[in-house]
Amino acid sequence: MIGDVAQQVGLSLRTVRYYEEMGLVNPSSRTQGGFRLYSEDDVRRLYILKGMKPAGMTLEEIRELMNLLDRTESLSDPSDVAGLLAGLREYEARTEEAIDRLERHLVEVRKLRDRIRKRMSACEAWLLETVEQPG
Amino acid sequence: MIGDVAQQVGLSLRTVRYYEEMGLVNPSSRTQGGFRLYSEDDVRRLYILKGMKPAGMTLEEIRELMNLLDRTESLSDPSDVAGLLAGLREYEARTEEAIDRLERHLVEVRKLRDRIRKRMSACEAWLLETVEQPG
DNA sequence: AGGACTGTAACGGCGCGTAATAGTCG
DNA sequence: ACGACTATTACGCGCCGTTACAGTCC
Repeated sequence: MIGDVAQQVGLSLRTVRYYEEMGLVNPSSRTQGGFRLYSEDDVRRLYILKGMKPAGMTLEEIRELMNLLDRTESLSDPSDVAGLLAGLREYEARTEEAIDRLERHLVEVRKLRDRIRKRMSACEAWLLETVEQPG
Repeated sequence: MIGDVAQQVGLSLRTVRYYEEMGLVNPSSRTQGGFRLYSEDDVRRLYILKGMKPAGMTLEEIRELMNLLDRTESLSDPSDVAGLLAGLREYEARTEEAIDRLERHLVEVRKLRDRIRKRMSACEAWLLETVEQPG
């Protein structure tokens, strides 16, 4: 059932259905009436997907990366594997960039928090000063 | 000139104009022909704006927060200041949530990077094994 | 049988990217 | 007068949120 799965993974129903529409995760079966049924593997896929989003990739890119990772499960032709490695290297680089971005963002948001706090302190000081003492 | 400013701050022309459209930053003057001219303060505002985005706020919220911060510059009425403080407290909380989110995202993306690396290692090992030894 | 859940289809919206066309600057 | 820059207008897009209406489950 999509509701249980969505809640467990932490995605909205709409999002889970949209990911399916984009070819990212298909429920491995359906009830007679058409309700989506998800296997353990499907749920794992959703978790992995959710973990990829913060890397700032489009769903297209996520789909490609998932494909690459899937293809590493059953290796057969050496020339295929070479291309596969090239693809993975590309995404490794993108992922490292994402890490750098996130770290920079953390710095920015911490600065913002400090700025807000300083303003709050200033306001509180002003209140005390104004209420206790003659203007 | 918008081009210089955008480049310096690290935003696209479109973005700077859009922020203006949303009431976030107005160029303090224009040339006779209509070209936007930015003062030092305008540029500072753009930097602050850019630093607020990673907190995941909408431009509406950013506008409100900027307004609150602006109003702390000239305090006069104690009852206003109380409301101001309440607003700031709200945004401080949101900002802390953003910090937590970013930290969780960092964990996820690092996991992803490690997953990719492991797959790459597995592929490389398979290549060596397959090329050097009989299948 | 009824209430909670699910299905599909469709529109809406933020934060810009991306032309297209025309005007401005040094 | 020329090339680089800018202004305005408008359409498009990714990633869903949000109805709306009907069907399904137990």
